[in-house]
Amino acid sequence: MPELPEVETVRRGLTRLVGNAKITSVDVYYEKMVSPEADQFKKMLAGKTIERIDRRGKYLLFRFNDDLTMVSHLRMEGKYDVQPDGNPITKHTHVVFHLDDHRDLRYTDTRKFGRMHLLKTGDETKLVSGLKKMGPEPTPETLTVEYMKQIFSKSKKAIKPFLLDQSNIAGLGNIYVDETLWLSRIHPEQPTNTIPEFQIRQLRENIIAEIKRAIEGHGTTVHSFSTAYGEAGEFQNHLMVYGRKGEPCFRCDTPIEKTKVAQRGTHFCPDCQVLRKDPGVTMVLGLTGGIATGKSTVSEFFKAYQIPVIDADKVAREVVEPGTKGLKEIQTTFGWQMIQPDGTLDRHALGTLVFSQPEKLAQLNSITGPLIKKAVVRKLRGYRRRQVPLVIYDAPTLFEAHGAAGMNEIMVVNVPDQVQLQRLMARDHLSKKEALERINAQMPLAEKVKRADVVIDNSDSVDKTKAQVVRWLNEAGFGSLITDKSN
DNA sequence: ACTTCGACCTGCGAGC
DNA sequence: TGCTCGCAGGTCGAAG
Repeated sequence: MPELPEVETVRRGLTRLVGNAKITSVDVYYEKMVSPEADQFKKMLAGKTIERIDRRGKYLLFRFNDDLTMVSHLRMEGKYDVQPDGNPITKHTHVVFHLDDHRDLRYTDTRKFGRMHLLKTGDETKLVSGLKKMGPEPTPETLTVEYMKQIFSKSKKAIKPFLLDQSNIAGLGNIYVDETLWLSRIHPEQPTNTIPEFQIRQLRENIIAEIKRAIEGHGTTVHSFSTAYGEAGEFQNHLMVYGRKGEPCFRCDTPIEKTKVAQRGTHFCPDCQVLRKDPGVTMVLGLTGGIATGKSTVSEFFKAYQIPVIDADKVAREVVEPGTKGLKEIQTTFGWQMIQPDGTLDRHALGTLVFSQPEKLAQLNSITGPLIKKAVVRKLRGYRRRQVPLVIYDAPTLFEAHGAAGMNEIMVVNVPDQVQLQRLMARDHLSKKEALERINAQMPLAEKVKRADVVIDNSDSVDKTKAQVVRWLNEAGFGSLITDKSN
């Protein structure tokens, strides 16, 4: 069954159930499973007390008295459970530890892949090959940015098998690799040494956070099975790509694809996770929010730090300026009435026309949409060429306009519903009814928050909002761009 | 020293 | 129904 969060769940459950239990005798039904050979294994364990249970990567370490450690790996399907002695042995029970309180600790494993090694405490890191070269645990203290940068720069292989290799990082398996790559928008076949620093940082944050969340959710339960040590995992309910082939991506709605990478089933979003020849160093942060949530306030903070901001509304105006292809198409489609005497677009006339007719609005969007996209891509290409580290794409309808897939990360500016309503009424001098109409015309703010990587809470003071932006800049590795260090 | 690929096992569901 | 095939949360060792 397990990756790190599941093994940790087992460790905690077993600690509760059999911590301090004493073993009277051991039965081994599948001898290949244990080392040293079965008779010796049984003899060594008889009379021993389980003093504690540790974990390293996906290995369980049972610590007994007299400096004895049993290293146990569950591989694909190994499970421990505790039951009263005398219960009939099932087909797939391979090792039974009889306890002195009339209970059994049983190990079952349909595929017989699991292994148990008994050795002197301390020898496990010298004698068990998997433990010998185990990489750091995915925690903030042990998995450092410096370490990641260093190992990433040295490997040309695809990132997916690289992350599955326990000697690089401990504990990740097929599920959490797919999940964290999706969270970080990295294609599973992207060569590891081509991944830019900002993505290494994102990946690190996502790995650490995802593993932590999964442990808190008691791990992921794939095949339906419930554990005898208390809880069945519930983290499968939080999976973003694993097992979701054909279902819409939670960020951009594109169907999730399933392929094979390094002989393992691999799930990813073809639009969010694009294989890049030269990924470049530029990170694009999508900035969005709801009407009157204060997105422009946040946008101004970035501008104040000289961080380039591409304003989607401004681009939308540029593509219909006099002399543009966009304006010409609007004239052809909607008539000369849409053009004012001075040659500029009559926004009021166009607005009135499309406001009441959804099909006209769709027609307008099909003209301007591609032009905006092209203009944004052109601007981004310029920043990429100049190796600008961070660019903000400020777009009120980022999700609605299907712009999410092109972003490296998405920041949503959020306020409580009531605050949004009050601010909109005050700002635009609207009645409650009018304000609600405008709010309800957009994708619900809660839905945007759900799709966000970072949420900025703008319900308090400007200073508090700014502090959140500054914190994000620091955590994302852009601390050097902050010019007013006093904050 | 690198990466790739079969082997280790059993059960289950899809497709014929 | 019965058969074959492919697939499953992992790792190791042989072969290229």
